[in-house]
Amino acid sequence: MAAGEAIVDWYVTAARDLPWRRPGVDAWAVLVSEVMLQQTPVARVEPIWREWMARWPTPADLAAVPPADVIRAWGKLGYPRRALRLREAAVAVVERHGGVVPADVPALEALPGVGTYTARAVACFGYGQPQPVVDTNVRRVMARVLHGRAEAGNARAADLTDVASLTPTDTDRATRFSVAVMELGALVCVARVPRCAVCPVRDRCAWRLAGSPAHDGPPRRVQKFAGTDRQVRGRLLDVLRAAPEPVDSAALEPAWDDAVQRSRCLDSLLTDGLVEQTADGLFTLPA
DNA sequence: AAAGCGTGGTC
DNA sequence: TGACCAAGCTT
Repeated sequence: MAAGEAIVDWYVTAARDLPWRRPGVDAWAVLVSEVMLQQTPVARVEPIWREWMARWPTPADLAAVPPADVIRAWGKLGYPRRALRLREAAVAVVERHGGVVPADVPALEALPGVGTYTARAVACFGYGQPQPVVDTNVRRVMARVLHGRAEAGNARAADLTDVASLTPTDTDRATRFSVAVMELGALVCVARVPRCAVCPVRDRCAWRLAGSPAHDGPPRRVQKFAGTDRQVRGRLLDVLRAAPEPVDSAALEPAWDDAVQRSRCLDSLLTDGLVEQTADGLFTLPA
């Protein structure tokens, strides 16, 4: 049996029961889950996704509310620009697609905050299309199984042909393969300590057959967080999320000591549309 | 095309 | 303890 087939079979018994994978979940719900899952772990997404689905079950529901509501409901998932873009995507779905999430990849990619990965994930998971779906998990699986390397490099165009080479020919199994290979990367072929003993393709993994060599390329550098503008922006937004009314700049001072950095970050939040200044100069989440 | 963008859990 | 990591996108 080909590797791709083995991965699909493995998924049948090993898959997590995630709420956005249940039958009857529509493409809108899938889109929301995918955007939330961009760089944020499943465990933190789950409760927020449930709240969003109860509150805004259709794109029109989300499109109708002010950004402030959306930013607050995003909570501390991180990268709050995603919340803004998701709302903008909902507006675009209403305006351009009659309120129905489009099913074709180019139309999906044209939505704010939807890139190569998310567009195909929605087409595949939301609409059952046999689309190649490549995320960080899949790239890692490909690096090991196909290329014998311990770690994946950056995303590249050839990723799609890599996945295609493993994909089952049967349409239905091809569709399921896309979730399955992601799940394999998330549960078994993980970054730090892969669980090769339970891997369905352990006997034909190029990396393992090569003796599991350590990563040799340049170390991928991890982003700093403490002291960066990202942390300061997060602090400022924290204050504004909690404030029932617009606040003056003095109310933002406790968020960060360095006035220069604080001011720079407030400006960038204004530029991003995550913060708004009222006519009398107070700061608030955008209405 | 490299850098910026949040947050919290893990080892 | 702090580096590393988590279903990327945008500019």
